Amino acid sequence: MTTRQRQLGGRPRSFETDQAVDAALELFWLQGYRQTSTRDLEARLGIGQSSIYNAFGSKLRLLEAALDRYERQISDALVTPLERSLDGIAAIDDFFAALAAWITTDGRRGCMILNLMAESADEPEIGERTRTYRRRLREAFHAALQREPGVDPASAEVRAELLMTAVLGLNIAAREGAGPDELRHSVGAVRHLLDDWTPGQRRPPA
Amino acid sequence: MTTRQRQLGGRPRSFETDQAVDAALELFWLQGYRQTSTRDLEARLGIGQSSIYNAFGSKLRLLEAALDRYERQISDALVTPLERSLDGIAAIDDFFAALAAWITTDGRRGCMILNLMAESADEPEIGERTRTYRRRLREAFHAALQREPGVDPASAEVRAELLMTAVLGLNIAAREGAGPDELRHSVGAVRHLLDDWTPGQRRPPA
DNA sequence: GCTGTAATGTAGTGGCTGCACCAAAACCTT
DNA sequence: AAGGTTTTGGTGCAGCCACTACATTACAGC
Repeated sequence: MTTRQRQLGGRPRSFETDQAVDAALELFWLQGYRQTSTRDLEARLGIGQSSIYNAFGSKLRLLEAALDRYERQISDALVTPLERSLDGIAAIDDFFAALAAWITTDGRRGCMILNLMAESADEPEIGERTRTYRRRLREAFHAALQREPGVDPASAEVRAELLMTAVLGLNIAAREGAGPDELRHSVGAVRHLLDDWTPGQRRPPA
Repeated sequence: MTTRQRQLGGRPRSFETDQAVDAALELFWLQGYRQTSTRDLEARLGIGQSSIYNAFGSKLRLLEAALDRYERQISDALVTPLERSLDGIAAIDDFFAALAAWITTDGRRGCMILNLMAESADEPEIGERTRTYRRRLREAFHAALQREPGVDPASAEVRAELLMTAVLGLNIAAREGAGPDELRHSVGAVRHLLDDWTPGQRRPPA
């Protein structure tokens, strides 16, 4: 129902749908959803507006298509590794290391989902997705903390909440008011925190 | 140059300037700067647009006037007490307690300055103010941590950075995607963190 | 009451927004 | 070649935006 690959008649598409979605994703990610006009999209995708509306229906539906792609990307790069890992705090540490890279690449634009949360939770479709993503991430933190031997379950919940808050803060810092160096510093501060939670040793080499 | 109280001729103002700024502050705080149109202001302040533009010059200048008032308020309520306190971590704890109240009152609208940081750092005037505010708050955390006996100076800097990140995260959580209860939970998670940093005792009674 | 001055209400500016309409174009099948 | 189907480009719409031009109004000083 979503991607109809070949039709049996009619004028062929002059563009690759996936490439167009990727380009839209780039714009939405960089500028935000509201700040990106249909004219911006027209220019960046190299497609007339009528083609965009014919292919996607509305600006919001195009955003949803972009979000589908984005969620798969960030899932593969960040969340799923955290969920699937057998480690505890070490997995969280890896997550933040990867997050730092994710957040700072290509002119620091933060995480698109969290950006959308901060920008436009008014669209119910979008708000639902951001809420789901947040819940998933917090539970991944929680599970990882419980995997760590010597961490008592009561504090695991509070600490997961703290980590989730830190992720939100890092994202804001990434988007505005912080250069890449300053941002790496902030991420380092969060990772430093994890040392205090590692029951046995302190400060793995680097 | 800013507030000319009495003029020696001409039609008198039909409104109290300070009240108008307060009303504008309320709108900007609640809805954000961009989302608040000059028509919204007209309706809320009970003043025609020509009066608004005559009195303030532009929407941005009105925001700056509102920011002046807001900065004084939040300074008195949150930042200055933290700066002036003789305590260390206890002062930080007090700060977050006050922040929780500040952030959740009247339909949880976060901190206006941090909202502006997340929303529109494009206006250079505004970006400068948010950056200044961030710097001030981080240094207040840093100073408080150094006041705490038994906290080594090297970690004080990293921890101040972490606290600043947490404040940003709490603010986002306050604005979107979290109810007041959930938010209090998040603030509690941050305050819980402070216990780990208190060298001597753990868990003050409540 | 006249004059100067400043605030007001009304109306309108150009520009941007998301989106719709429609005829022409480019393909398929028959 | 004809008919059917879908995409495309061009044009335009109604609505909102921040902001302004201007004539009118309400005051103070003389």
